[in-house]
Amino acid sequence: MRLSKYFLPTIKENPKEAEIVSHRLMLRAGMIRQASAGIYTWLPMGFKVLKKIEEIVRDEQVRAGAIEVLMPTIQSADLWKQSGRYEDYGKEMLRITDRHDREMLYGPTNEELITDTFKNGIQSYRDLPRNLFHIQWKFRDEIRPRFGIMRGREFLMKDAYSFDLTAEEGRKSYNKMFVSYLRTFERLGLKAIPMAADTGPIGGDLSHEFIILADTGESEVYCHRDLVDFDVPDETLDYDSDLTPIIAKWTAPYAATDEQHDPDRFAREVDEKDRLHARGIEVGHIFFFGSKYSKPLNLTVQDSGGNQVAIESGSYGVGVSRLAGAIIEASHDDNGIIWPKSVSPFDVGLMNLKAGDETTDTACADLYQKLQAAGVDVLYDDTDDRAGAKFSKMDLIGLPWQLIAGPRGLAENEVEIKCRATGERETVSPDDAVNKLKNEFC
RNA sequence: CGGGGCAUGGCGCAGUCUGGUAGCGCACCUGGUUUGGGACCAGGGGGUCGCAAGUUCGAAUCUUGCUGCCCCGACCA
Repeated sequence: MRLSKYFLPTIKENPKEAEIVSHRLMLRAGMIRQASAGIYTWLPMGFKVLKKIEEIVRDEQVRAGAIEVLMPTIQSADLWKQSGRYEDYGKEMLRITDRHDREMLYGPTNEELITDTFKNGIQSYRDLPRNLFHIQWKFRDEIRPRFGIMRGREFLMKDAYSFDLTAEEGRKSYNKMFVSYLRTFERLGLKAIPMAADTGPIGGDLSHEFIILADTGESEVYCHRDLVDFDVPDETLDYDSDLTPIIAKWTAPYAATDEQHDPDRFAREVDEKDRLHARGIEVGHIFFFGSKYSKPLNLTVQDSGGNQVAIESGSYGVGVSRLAGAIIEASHDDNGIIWPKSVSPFDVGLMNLKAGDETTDTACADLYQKLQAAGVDVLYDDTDDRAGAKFSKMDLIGLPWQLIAGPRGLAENEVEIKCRATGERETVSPDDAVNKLKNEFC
């Protein structure tokens, strides 16, 4: 993409409404614009990041055996009345009346709808287990939206729902999602730590929050230092194998959020040198809640003995849009964003330091063409901005690699490659630059 | 929902106390000089001062009502 033809409205100064780093940087880097409180438009670069995050989340869900569906954003109130949550949810639920005066709502979550959908699609215990997920926009009318995309009212969320015949089987489904989350967050370049969680309004007795560590996180967390560097299962993992050793390993060390924290236990179980007290952001939450929804909504099947039994369920959420902000919170410096390779909107930022100069224009066009041909996604700054402005902007938007070409270097057949994360620069020939970047991404 | 604050050109702000018909920096356009970390000079375009009513000869400024947004708290992916 040539920057001169793109839509990337960056801002030099800090917008006054943005308090936390990710919000500031997302506005400044031209990723999002606020449409109204807690509701945002995703500009091209933000949208690219969002799609990349979504794709990784999807990929790991499918790998773990979940099946994708897409449920609507607008739901009828009927099912919610049946489950009893129409009243429970309170003002957070955005209620809408259609032209026939029917009560509708903009879905804050989908347990009711998926349960009803699933009920109509299965006949017997032989249709179990299943795990259905979708990635859809949701709306919760937060009292006070804040932190930009991190606590918006409208947000993109992946939620999965497991259906099993027995609680024991249900635990297995829960474990699959647990492991799937470990893999998902690792691929997103994050250190996510599962922590035993309160089950909140969704209910149930088994629940973990996945927290990523970031200095600016909204909650305080306490855990054993080892958790930060635990290995995550690779893609050869068989999800149908026994996952309990993995779960056991990850849940053995102490890990708790502020609300669940027990200082005495922490002191007792964790050596002083291993105690980690940090801030974190919740990016995923998994629940096993048994028959809480299947009972009121009559989701039952016949088991092998001919008895009608209520299905055992769990639900598993990932805040996809929140992750865009969370990744920035975990990965930035004073100059701007530092994207992990897997979600960066472009792979390489090519900078023409003197647009209009025939030598640099030709050399840059050549680099651009060769990298594109090699499958590297390049943002080519071909504008006639000054060099300084280009450096600042490129650092701000945080692409992992910068390829810098100016008349001075090109006279010696040299260009520079700069790694955004480390700031290291290397002077190489244009051909070597192409090969090096190709290897980095292909 | 409790407490605090803001609303003036695309962004950041001054002007409001003490009413006299709108200004600064950045951005933008034109020309020139520049050109490796957000340049310089000159010229220029752009604002019903959040909305509504009121007071007044006259309102960005005073009064009343409304709306939007931000920050702290309780609540949440």
